[in-house]
Formats: sequence, structure tokens, C-alpha cells
Amino acid sequence: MSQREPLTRERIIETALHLIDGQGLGRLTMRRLGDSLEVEAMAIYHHLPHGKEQLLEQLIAHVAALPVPPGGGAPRDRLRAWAGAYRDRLLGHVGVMPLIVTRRNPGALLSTTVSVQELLRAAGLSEAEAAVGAHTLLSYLLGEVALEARERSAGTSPDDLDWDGRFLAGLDRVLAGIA
Amino acid sequence: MSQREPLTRERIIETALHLIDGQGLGRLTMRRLGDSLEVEAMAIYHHLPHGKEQLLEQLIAHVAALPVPPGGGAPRDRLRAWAGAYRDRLLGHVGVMPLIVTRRNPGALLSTTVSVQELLRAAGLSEAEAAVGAHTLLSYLLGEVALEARERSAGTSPDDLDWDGRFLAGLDRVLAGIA
DNA sequence: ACCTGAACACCGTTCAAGT
DNA sequence: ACCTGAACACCGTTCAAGT
Repeated sequence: MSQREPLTRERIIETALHLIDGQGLGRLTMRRLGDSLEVEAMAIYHHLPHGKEQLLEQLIAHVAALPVPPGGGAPRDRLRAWAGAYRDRLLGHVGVMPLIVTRRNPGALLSTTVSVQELLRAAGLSEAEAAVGAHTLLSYLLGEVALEARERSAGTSPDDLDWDGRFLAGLDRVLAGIA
Repeated sequence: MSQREPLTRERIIETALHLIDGQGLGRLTMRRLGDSLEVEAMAIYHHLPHGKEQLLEQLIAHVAALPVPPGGGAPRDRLRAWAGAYRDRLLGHVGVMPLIVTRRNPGALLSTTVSVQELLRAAGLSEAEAAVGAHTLLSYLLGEVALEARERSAGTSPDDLDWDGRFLAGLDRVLAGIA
């Protein structure tokens, strides 16, 4: 009956993400996370020895890594589809945005950047042009979602603002400039 | 001799900014800020009744608001100059980036956005095109600086990376897409 | 009006102890 | 191996008190 599921790293990460999505990053504390897991906070340290720092790294890795999926089609269309999916994922976990945008975490965005770069390379750009293009696109994407998240939560924007339309319009301009 | 300067809101903000620039946002606490001001932490509440929340809002306002300066010249050149100056300011206070990017603070970026939008309007864009253009440019700018700040602090990038060059290359592509 | 001191309810984390 | 309980050094903030 009271045979609880054993604590695992994955269950900790998932529960933390759920807590952030529901209550915001500010309310993620080791003690509250412990409560959600029906365990003392200190038990978490057995699975994440570096404590909260390590927990946050894991959360970033879980949300920020989304390479362009392999497949066919025109590069521009694939980029557009990927950008939309990436934005959806980020908006689905806005509470993690502060971490993704600001914490030094080499690697978290690396696989994503590399995959975009390869696609641009395949589209005929030189290595240098593809590097600039990938960086530009990812910059726009992260900045756009950050601004959008701010505006959405502030609730100060006009009711009829077409978020998707604005995102896509900006995306098209960036893509036009890159390739 | 021990006649201290009286505490003012401005002195509090400046000292807080200095503390963040030197030690990072994580080390900004009311108690430490009080120490830097040679005052008990509780004295700060007399000038900022809403406490740390209000302090952070003030910091955002102080760093994030930088409209395009009035003046002549080709719109594209003015935008380029403004973007460079804005990036410099943000990089000069990287510790505040997490706040700018994530905290809902209507108005902090508003004057900046509006001024960019007006310049694009003056350059011949329609109202709608100018709105999209301003949002796209600001998204790129904030995202780029955030990524750059991450990479710089991680110290994992090649030594010969030309930060300015990459920023300007991306900026040109965005500007090309907008106008 | 402006600042202090003590207090409260929280944090993250360590460490010895339990099973 | 895995988890608990007590403890430590911090937080932000309130509130009565001093000047």
C-alpha cells in the first residue's frame, strides 16, 4: 500500500518540471520538491549529489535540446517547422526560460545549434555563412520566446494580438536574411 | 567624519548594480546591499517599501531602456549604431540580463520598442511592417546578447572567436530581412 | 522621517544516524 | 544503498522601538 515508487533521477526531474510549470521557478525549493516526491528533501541529494545546481542543469538539458529532425523537404520548410516546434516546447516550459537563457551550460544548446548549422550547410551555404545563420536564427528564437513569455504573463497586451502571426512574420524575415 | 551620505533610492540602485556587476545577481541580497551602503538592511525598505521586488524592477528600468537617439542619417545606419550601443550596455551589465529577459515588466522595453518602430516607419515601412520589424530586431538583440553572455562566461569557446563580427553579421542579416 | 534590533518563517546543505 | 532528523548559516520581511 504505502510501498512508494523508488526515487530516481528521472522522477526527480519530471516532478521538478511539473512543479515549475504549475507554480513557477521561484517556488521550486528542495524542500517542496521533496514534499511532491513524498520524501525528505535530503533524500534528493543521494541522486543528485551536487544539489540544486545539478538539478537546474538537468532541467535545462531536458528542455533546451531539440535538434532539427532528420528528413527531407526544402531546407526553409524544415527550418520553419523546427522553429515552430522549438517555440512550442519553450512556451510549454516558460518557467525554465530564465535558466536556459542565462545559465552557462555548454552543450545544452550545442546539439541544437549544430543541427541547424548542418541544415544550412546542406542548403548550400558556406561553413561561415551557416555558422552565422544558425546563431542568428537561434538568437531570434530565444529572444522572441523570452519577450513573448514576458508579455503573455504581464497581461498588458491587446487581447487580439496574434502571437503566432507575429512570431512567424519575424521568422520569415530572419530566414529571408539568412538564406 | 562619520557623517554618512543620506540613503536615497538612486544610491541604492547604483550600489546594487555595482554589486551585481562585481559579484553576480545571486549575491545581491538585502543584507549584503545594506552592508555596501553601510546601513542595516531594513533601512532599505524605507526607500523601497516593496522590498527586493521593487529593487529588481528599478534595476531593469535602469538598464533596459535605451531608445534610438534622435538625429539624422540613413535609418539603417542609425539602427546599426543603436544596436551596437544597446549590446554594449547589456554586456556591461550581464548580471541583470536574467531580469530583463524574464521578469514581466511592461514599459521597461516599451520606450525602446516604440522608438525602433518609429524609425522603421520613417524609413518607409507600413505600421504593421514596422511593428514586426521592431519586434524581430529586439528579439534578435536580446537573444544574441543572452547567448553571448552564456558563452563568454562558460569560457568554452575558441579563443579567436570574433564576438563583434558575429554579432554584426547576424545584425546585417536581420536588417536585410526587415527593411 | 529615518534607521535599528530582535524575531519569524523560510532557504540550501552537511553530517551523523537509522534501516 | 537509501533515506531521515537535527543542525548550521544563510535568506526576505515585519514590527516595535529608538532618535
